[in-house]
Amino acid sequence: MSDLLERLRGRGWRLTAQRRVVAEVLDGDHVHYTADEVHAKAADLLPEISRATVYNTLGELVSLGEVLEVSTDGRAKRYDPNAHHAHQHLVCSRCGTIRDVHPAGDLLAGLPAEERFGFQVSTVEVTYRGICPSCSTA
Amino acid sequence: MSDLLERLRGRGWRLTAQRRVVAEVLDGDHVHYTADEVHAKAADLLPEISRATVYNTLGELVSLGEVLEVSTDGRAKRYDPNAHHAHQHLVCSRCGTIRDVHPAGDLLAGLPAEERFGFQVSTVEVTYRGICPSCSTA
DNA sequence: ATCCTACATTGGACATTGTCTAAGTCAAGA
DNA sequence: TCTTGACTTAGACAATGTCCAATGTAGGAT
Repeated sequence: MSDLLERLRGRGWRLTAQRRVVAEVLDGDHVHYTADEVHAKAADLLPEISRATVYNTLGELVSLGEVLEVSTDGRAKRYDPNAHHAHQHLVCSRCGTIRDVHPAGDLLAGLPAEERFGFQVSTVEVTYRGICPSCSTA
Repeated sequence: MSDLLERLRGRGWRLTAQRRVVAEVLDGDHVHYTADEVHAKAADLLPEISRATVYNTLGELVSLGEVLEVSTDGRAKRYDPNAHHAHQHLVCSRCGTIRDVHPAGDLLAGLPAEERFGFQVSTVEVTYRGICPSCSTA
């Protein structure tokens, strides 16, 4: 994660205590926290940090592509610090296991021009669902 | 959509003016509205309808499987009345508008066997993202 | 080392989206 | 038509996120 801080400084970021703490929280665990969870954990390390700063910092990290914003359930967004590879998911409908997968071909090409309704289409997210090996034998 | 009203009556629903109006609003097939948009359009037809009733009715339609709840960004959920036909979604990254689209080809075929990790893959959900015509000119 | 200043932070007001409840209303069967 | 329990309503409340003016400060300039 000091890599991250280096990259950010290279992009002209000021390295404030608050930003360091947010980066540290995101680096700590494999769980994807909500903004308020990040704020709570950051406040353990730097009690006076404000919610606004956490939101700002997360938003900046997202727009720099350092962190992925995930919104699965219409409630709070969650932040995924492992944002550095293409992101499709294979989900087990029975047990919920998630794997990252890499589909072949250009997924965007699957949408014909006459189905684009004037949109400038730029990205595509795919979730495959099925039954994983453990669940299909159990 | 009168089909829908018939089905609902068959399930023991009371056919109130409010529910009729919500069903009527949902009976367009291209854009998916947020709950508040449904409320606004319903209020054009029945001015005294309350937000709570719209939320209640949408929630009931979702749990009956008549309408799909779609949450593509962390903002308002949208309601897709087209729950009985396979389709994918095209989302405006700026304003959140959702359209149904129908990609060409077999989307499942895009996932090679060696990327299936032993799963019996059965369905695929695709969300295309881009900028809609209104947002790209504004 | 100190000073400047543009950028960062803060706290709190505000906005959006959704939930809940108590009291009044009404659809539909008897 | 009468009754009754389901439905609707208004508005308070909750959760999440955004915005702003005032204040603080990182890091280059001197």
